[in-house]
Amino acid sequence: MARALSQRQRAILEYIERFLDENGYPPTIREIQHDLRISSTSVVDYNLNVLEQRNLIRRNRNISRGIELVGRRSAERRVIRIPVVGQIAAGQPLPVLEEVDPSNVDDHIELSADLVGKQPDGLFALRVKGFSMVDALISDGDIVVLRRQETAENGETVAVWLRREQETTLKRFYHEGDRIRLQPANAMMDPIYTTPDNVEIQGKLVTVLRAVS
Amino acid sequence: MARALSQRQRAILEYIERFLDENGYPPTIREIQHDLRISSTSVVDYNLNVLEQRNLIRRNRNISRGIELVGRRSAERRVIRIPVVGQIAAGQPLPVLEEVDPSNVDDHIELSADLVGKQPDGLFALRVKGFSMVDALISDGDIVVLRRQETAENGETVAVWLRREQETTLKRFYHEGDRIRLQPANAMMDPIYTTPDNVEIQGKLVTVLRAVS
DNA sequence: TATACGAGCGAACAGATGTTCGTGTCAAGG
DNA sequence: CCTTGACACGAACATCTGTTCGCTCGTATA
Repeated sequence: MARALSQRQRAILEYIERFLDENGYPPTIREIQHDLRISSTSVVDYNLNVLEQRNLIRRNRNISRGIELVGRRSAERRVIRIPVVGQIAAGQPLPVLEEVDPSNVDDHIELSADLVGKQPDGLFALRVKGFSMVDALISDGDIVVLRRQETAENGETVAVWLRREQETTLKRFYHEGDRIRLQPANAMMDPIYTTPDNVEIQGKLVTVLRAVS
Repeated sequence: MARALSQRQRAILEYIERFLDENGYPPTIREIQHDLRISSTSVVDYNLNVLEQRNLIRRNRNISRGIELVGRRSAERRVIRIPVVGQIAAGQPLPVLEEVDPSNVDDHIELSADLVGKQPDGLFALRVKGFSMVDALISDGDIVVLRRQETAENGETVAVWLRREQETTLKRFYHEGDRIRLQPANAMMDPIYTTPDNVEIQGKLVTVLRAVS
């Protein structure tokens, strides 16, 4: 088992990798045969079996193009793709998610999973307009990643729509008796106190991103 | 073109994504048909054509499993993997990159390429300790991505080591005559003026990341 | 020399799969 | 009421594709 791969086996393996990168789907036995100038499909089959025994690929019998490269997908899995569905500014509410066709959003960002918590569900991103959130250490041009939710635990940073003020803001949320305290992330700033009927929670802050020009 | 996808089209798209993740190769029309309880392969074919016109997938005619998810592979390629080599704090210089064995760094972050500029070379990341950089809208626990460089253009945000003060800071850099102005990103803060021999540029700020607990 | 075995050949076979086409349904609009 | 277009059906068809099998060749090995 310690034997090295034959030149042909190496060539086949490299061919599969390249094919997969270029096409997004695996090659057929005949494509391998043709492009590598192998005289018979059975030779390809023979060598694919060798590669499978070496645990370099996995074959799915009786399935066309049923070749998987072992160990390839797992690394790519931990990258989350998040749609950028609009912008967030002090004087305007968040875009209504349901009105955004996720398949028509062509603006995306990608992050490793550990930056966005456990589940990648319900995540969306917004571009920050203006400087109304510097107290949350968030500036114009930043991208914020939020998870859609309508309630908040004490201490969570949430995007809230203040009904009376007609304003969106990002603050730490504290329910204190019959009032709500919205605490800026910047400790040097003073909190806002308001009533529950005035706040409409739009989502929880998950990640802040700033790409410096 | 502004029309939303039908429920069935969305289901097919999601199915293809899931299938691809689980199997490493795309599904056949009949697999889609069967698992989604669609009565005819031609219905699948019809909807796949719609998805292709929307530029969500690419189909390769007369090829089994010839379905590609547009933007999936190419997007994954542009994901940059950046090593987190240490931490940055006001009172300590940056770790010397050459002393860090890159193969021993098991802490990494992943970002889409457009967040870090054109080339992925010379990039490294640091965890921010302390609150000495709130004036740059950077707080304790943030991760900063830097590109190693020893000089700076006017206006670039750089990590500098101030020799006399024995201190690391992140500021916008301006060379003004025979002195240097280090301008906090937060417009409400005052700049620092110092002399060129006191500043040691360690890298240029590329991205700031904040994962909110 | 006889035997074993890895490796390769070529052809035929059987499924697996994409394509096509006539037909049907339904809602919107004239 | 008729037309149109989006969407769906189901069956027949034509390839595409994996599998199998008998055979050859060269190099060890007994």
